[in-house]
Amino acid sequence: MINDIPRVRFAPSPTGYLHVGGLRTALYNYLFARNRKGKFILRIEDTDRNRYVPGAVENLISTLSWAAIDYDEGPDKGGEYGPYLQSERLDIYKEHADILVKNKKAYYCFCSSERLTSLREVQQKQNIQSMYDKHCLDLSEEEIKHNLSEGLPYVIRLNVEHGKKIKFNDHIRGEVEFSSDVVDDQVLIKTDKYPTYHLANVVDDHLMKITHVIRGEEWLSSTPKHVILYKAFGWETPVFAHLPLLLNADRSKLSKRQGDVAVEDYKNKGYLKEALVNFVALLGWTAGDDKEYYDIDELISSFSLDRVNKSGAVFNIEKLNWLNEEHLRKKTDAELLQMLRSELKDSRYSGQEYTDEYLLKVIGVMKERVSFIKEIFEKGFYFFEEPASYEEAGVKKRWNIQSAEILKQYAEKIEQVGSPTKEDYENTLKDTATHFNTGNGNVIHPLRLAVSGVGGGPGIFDILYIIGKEKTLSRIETIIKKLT
RNA sequence: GGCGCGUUCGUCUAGUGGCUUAGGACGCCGCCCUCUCAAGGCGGAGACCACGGGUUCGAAUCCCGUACGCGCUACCA
Repeated sequence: MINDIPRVRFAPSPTGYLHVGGLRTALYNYLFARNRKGKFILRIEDTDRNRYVPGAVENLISTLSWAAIDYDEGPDKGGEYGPYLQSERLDIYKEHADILVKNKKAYYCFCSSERLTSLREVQQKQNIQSMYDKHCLDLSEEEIKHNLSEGLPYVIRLNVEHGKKIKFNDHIRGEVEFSSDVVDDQVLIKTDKYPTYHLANVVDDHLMKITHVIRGEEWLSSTPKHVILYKAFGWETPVFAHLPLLLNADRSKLSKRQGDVAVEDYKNKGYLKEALVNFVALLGWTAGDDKEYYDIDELISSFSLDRVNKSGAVFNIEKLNWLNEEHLRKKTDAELLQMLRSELKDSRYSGQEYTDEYLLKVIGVMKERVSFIKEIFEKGFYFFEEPASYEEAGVKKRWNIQSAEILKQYAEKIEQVGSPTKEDYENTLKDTATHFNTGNGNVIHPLRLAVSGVGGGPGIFDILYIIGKEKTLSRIETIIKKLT
């Protein structure tokens, strides 16, 4: 096995959307596979029919594809070891459960849910570990046959031999040991003939030749069951690597209640996939140096399971924001243009037409000032519409008794220039200041207020040049009317 | 309750016995740049390395215990 090429899998349950924790698990599997020139498989664990969500698989696949985490085998791609949907592998699980029953490693159980519940209640009252009492283990061959022919509902349970030590080596945590006394006779096949996760994942991982099981820490406690299963089948166990959990700010397991957990949410908010992937990769893994900015190829080449941390990591949105800015700044203007065009459709300016040339100019002056491309429409609204009002603090601080007169003269001078360049706007402004025997600031700030309505933003001459002479003049006229 | 895992600045982390008066990043604060806002540059505050014992000439680093946190404890994954 060790000499085989690594084969890893991401095995989500289709509950409706991809959780960011799931994204990280998928990513680590992907990075590991690509780094080691192995194979990455997507397998859908849809054995819980009560939790079936229509469209969830498609959603999962499209989200993974958005994040550019591609796999070599999967439900929509096929592969040598399919099908990759567990609901299509029922016969395989049944067949394997039968083998276990035959070898006395598993047994039929006809206990009612009522009996199970009361058993659990009694155990809890006595404050002892709640576990199945092996009641049906001693059923005779005849009884089983009889019950089966009667059509009684049944499950198949794993027969756990007590008094043993179950040890396994976790690649991230080292040796972990459990007593088999605390391992329950887990249901392997449910009444509805579907397997439980425990059976299905062991059978599939073996049949699909998975070499490394990289999954969340929430699975660590049930790994002994899986180890027992591998042994019962006489199979070699894969390498286990249990990833630390992603946490809320209060250090509980990352949940919906405390913010966004769906990858889609981040996508919709305008986060770049490069940033989300970069960020999530750093939650629990480090190359050991000071590098924080990674593109996907750098992640692939430096990723190693050996450097995955043991403790949970709080999902800190501030750092994600920073990474988003960093990745945004690495984009070319042509890429930004494409993004801006697509955001334009969803903005309140969707009805307006802009040339590439115009948008490119806006991008040029705004890209250093935004964390998200769509913010160009918010922070730079004055490139798309006239300011409806003027920032109060700005008016108070920058607008004085002389401002209207100054702007009026500036407008008159600009009027004379055929088609002003950036330099024309600047030189004219200096002339105006000189004329009034005042500092440039006394022209610049009222002017900025006039054309943008706000106190901050790109260089004033850039703004004027971009919106053009006509709008510059009309906005000056408007502010004079409104503020005097 | 039982079992398991974890615990270095607010957060993500470096650190694998002496190089550490614990390094970096995000965030925060200040300065510079500057027409403003950003970006950028420079600097600052911020961790008695959960606590208590040991081992050692020497421990954030090794061992034991305690506390706290989290996970699991389903015919859910």
